[in-house]
Amino acid sequence: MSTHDRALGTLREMGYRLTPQRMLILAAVAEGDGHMGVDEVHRRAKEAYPYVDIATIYRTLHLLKKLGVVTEVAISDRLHYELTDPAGKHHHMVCRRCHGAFNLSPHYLEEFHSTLVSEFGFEPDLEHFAITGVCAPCREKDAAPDKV
Amino acid sequence: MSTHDRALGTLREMGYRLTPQRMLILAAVAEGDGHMGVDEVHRRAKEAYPYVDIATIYRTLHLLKKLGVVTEVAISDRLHYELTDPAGKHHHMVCRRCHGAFNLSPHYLEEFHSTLVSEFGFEPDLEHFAITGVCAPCREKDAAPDKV
DNA sequence: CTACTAATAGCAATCGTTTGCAGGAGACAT
DNA sequence: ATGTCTCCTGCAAACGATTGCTATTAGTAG
Repeated sequence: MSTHDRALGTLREMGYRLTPQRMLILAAVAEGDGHMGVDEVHRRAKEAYPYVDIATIYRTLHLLKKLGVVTEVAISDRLHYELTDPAGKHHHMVCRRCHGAFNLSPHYLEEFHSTLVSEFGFEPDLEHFAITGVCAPCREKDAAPDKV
Repeated sequence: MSTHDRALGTLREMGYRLTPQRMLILAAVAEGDGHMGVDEVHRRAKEAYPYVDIATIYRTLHLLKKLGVVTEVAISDRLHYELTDPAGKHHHMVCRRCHGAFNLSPHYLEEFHSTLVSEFGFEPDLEHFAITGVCAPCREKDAAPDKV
């Protein structure tokens, strides 16, 4: 039983209807590997059913996010979505130059997290967190711009 | 000489024009304490000159940000601006419940920063970073909801 | 003070996202 | 299969943010 099928069951269990659009949208997210922009989800969904409205894409993605089926990742001020990683949460490092993304184990932020809680009583939302920056290959290109 | 005046000088030095709109917008940001939403900057600027267009607000804030005069803070998916803190950079902890904001010294993320660089070669953009979460008072309210 | 030039402001169009509304369709009972 | 009840979708409008275009104006030189 795939993550995908389980997700459809989750919808029913929570009292939501199982509509063709929702199945299509979930399938679109599941197909692509890694996170996907809203427009790409829309494009893929339209391949199967050309009348899906962009509003439905947004509404469905928000619903799936609320159910924990998909994960929302903010990439350069636009939201992307991916199937929630069953192997565990992770952060994203997104390169500002090449837009490549790399996953980062949450343990790198554990200490920071507990410091905020113990020192300030502040409970930060650090899940599915995207950190922008510049990746190693792009930094090399910047340092040695002879091929530009 | 105020931060404000120095900022106007910066504009000229960098070859930008010193227009009434820019002065107004900068003054609006300087007046308010703490970060301010774009709409509030617009509202304040219009008090002095009712014809300022919202597009000018956006363009000017982006310009001032580029010059380092103001700092952009992402607060619950909307951008806010504040005069750049001369006492040094800081992160923001923004409460998801009460929308209150607290400054956080950058040293709390220093170790995380150097780990990313040394282990992955990834240079993260951690400046003026906003961390959402729940602050201590709001967490107490959640834990003891007898007054709700 | 006047003239010139390029940067800038206002306007309107546009883009991405969200929301209100009315018709259409899942789920469930009969 | 049929009916009933909501939930959900598509559409269009609205909203925040951005951009292209043209007239205006800051800055500078004469």
